[in-house]
Amino acid sequence: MSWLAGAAHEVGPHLLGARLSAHGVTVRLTEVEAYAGVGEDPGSHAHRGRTPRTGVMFGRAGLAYLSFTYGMHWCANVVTGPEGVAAAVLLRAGEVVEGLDLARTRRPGATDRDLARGPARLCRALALDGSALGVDLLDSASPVRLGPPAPYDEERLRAGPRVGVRGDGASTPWRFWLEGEPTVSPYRAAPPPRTPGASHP
DNA sequence: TGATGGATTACA
DNA sequence: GTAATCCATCAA
Repeated sequence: MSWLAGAAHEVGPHLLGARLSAHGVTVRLTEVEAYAGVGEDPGSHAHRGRTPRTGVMFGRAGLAYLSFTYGMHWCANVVTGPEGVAAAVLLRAGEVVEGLDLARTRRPGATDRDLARGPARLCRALALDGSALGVDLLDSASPVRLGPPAPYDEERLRAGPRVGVRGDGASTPWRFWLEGEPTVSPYRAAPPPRTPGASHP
């Protein structure tokens, strides 16, 4: 049992501020998104059940789930559910705190704040790809490691709708980030609650 | 705003 | 087999 075990939307906020290290670069996580399991969450890859691709999401808490999307991008997730239950937290953005020079060479042309600002960028800066699929993030021998939870001022915690999720699941505020962090990805930093009756101009 | 890119999955 | 989708990024 590790601190990564639990419902994805509960573990998500605990991941903020924690450090993720891989291949010579370390980032401090500033933005994450939670995804639940079969039938509970239309936005989750595991929503329709276990498939060859999503098998790792059904593994034990603390494993890394790497997803290849849009034909060119990797996205990193942390599995949080018990064996057999799909639950994971997508790592959306972070701040590079170690290995800055190495990260810059992997992201030519990007400014420092953009090095890991976005899920695919984060993977790129850390050189994460399918080879990290299923590794134990808490094992000190792993090529990808997650540090201990880092306390932060809870007043800086923000929650909002997730990116790329439509339908009923869109209203579930399972995207978490730290207010004031410049490295949070640029999509709707603070979506105002839509009041019924308010229409477009 | 639009082009891109390849794997994955649901169907027939 | 074929078609639709997908947790995005970069260039303009």
